[in-house]
Amino acid sequence: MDLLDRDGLTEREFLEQYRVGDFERPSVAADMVIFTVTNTEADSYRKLPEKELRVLLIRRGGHPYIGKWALPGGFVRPSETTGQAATRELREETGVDDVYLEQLYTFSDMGRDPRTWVMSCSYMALIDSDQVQLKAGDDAADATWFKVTYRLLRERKELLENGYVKTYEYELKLSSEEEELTAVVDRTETVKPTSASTVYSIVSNNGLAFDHAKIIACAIERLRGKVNYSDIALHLMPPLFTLTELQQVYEVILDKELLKAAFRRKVADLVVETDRYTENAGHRPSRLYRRSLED
Amino acid sequence: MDLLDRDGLTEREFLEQYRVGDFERPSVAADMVIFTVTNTEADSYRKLPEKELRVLLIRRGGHPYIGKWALPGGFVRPSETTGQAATRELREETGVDDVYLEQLYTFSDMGRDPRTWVMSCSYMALIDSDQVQLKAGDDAADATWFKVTYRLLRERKELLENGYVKTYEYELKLSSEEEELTAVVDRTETVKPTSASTVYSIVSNNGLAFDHAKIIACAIERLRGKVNYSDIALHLMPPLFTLTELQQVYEVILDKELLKAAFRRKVADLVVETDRYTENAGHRPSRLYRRSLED
DNA sequence: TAAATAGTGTCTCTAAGACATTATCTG
DNA sequence: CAGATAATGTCTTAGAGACACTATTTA
Repeated sequence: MDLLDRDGLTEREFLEQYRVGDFERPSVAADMVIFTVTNTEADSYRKLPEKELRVLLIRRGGHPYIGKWALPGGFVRPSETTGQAATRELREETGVDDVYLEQLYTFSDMGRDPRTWVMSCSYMALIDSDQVQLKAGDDAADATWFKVTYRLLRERKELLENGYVKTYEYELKLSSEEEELTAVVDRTETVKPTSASTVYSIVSNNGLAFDHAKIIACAIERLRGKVNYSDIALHLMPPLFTLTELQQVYEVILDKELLKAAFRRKVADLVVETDRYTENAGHRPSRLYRRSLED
Repeated sequence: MDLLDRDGLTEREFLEQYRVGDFERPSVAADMVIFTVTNTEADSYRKLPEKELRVLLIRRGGHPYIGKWALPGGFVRPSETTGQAATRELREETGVDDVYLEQLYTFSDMGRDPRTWVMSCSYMALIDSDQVQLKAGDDAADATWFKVTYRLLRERKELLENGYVKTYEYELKLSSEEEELTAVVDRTETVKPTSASTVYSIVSNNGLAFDHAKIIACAIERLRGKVNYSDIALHLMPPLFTLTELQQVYEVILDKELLKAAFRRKVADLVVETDRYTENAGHRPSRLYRRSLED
């Protein structure tokens, strides 16, 4: 191809003389919402332990937001994609390498980082609970798993001349053994005859750095959505698990109880039964399953 | 709050002395896949016109990819979000202002722009076919609507020791009155015991600039997915439309035929009937509906 | 009246919800 | 045996698929 541009240059010539302009560029960070599921202590030898959905946060050691908790992440380098940056951060933070990783959303509100112009390309990672026990307080003692709850507090609907604005107000609670962080995040859906848009905003926030409450909210909503029509939740499971455990994971993600019979029908194609069983429970043993690698 | 960092600075002092580092930053562009639906000419006075899904492309006037067709877009400025940049580009390109807009994905592969390090935060916009007729060849005669088809060509599955790789090969065809662009895009899903990932890659490409074939593929898949469980397709409709027209729009998006009775049941809650009817068709008139602004 | 589209009725099939029943382990 | 969980059976309900039938307009 030897097409010439209006200066009479070929593409090769153009690229050779090309100089990166002086216009301002943003920094781009990859921030990750790393989920896992852990067991709580069982009440008695007979009862099963309960499951908790957890997210990894890191206490900030420097300004801005010093002392606040932030998602693991860091700036994307020129030689890598945002996904590679996320993978690198994940390995640095947890030592884990081979996980489910999905890009969520790119946040670019002005002022979201008081230092300079920073966009955040956010990712969600799912780590199975076995892998993660090993590498918890890796290097920084300030990396901690927080239990997550995310609940609809209230719902408002305001009518416009043509259309409406619907606001869903969610409470995000993150609790570690020592601290409890709470944020309230609004999801505002504006619907008009031709347009429609959804905006997240932070109503209140105590303890989380930057706009990370928004990012976590976004991740939970994605996770809840996908759980219903994909095998995504299986990435939170160890290699062998019981169907009751899997159901508990679904329940803790969706924050609602499911019926056993219907649940088992629904996940039947996502798992494969093994001939192994749980042992030494104070009750009937349960068959162990693994993730199906078919389809 | 007067927490001090390790240099003994308050947050205010830290921000005052903060200097943007010298590490390299990417340019970030907002690129948009703008969809609309138009009628083809009817064969006879009796037949209904057919619908076509169309995408707006702009012929590049300079290097790189001179003469190739690209998605409308441009660099994000320091005073705006990626979404605002997309809205601005949309207005500049089509004159349209109030549309459905949704962020898709941020592409950051190295070398995706031969000039320099450029990430693309991509958006999908849906414009109703009435609005768009007006402002077609706005300023640039090189902005043209291309008819889109996106079809699965073949499917491969390769087994690994533990897991598998499944590749879906899609053919993307874009045709205007003068040109036909064809690209083949692979969606590769790698599934292993603990991880899973999906990667798009361009297998062949004639006529499209950059990695825009990937972005268009991504947009069509999002659109197809959302059509089934949301009212997203209604943003492609004019204020008044018949249910047959709406069905045609669903069919052209999904590239498959739907059953009338089932379709009408499914969209019943998304639309509101009016007391108006089509006129002067060579057959029974059809009731006109509008989009429901409830729920 | 023929050609075409508009619109509805209804049977079937599948999946999910609800709930009851049986099975099996451990202390 | 009591207490707990495991696993399955089945009735009901909701929605989609399939297809047939009736209705209404214009040249």
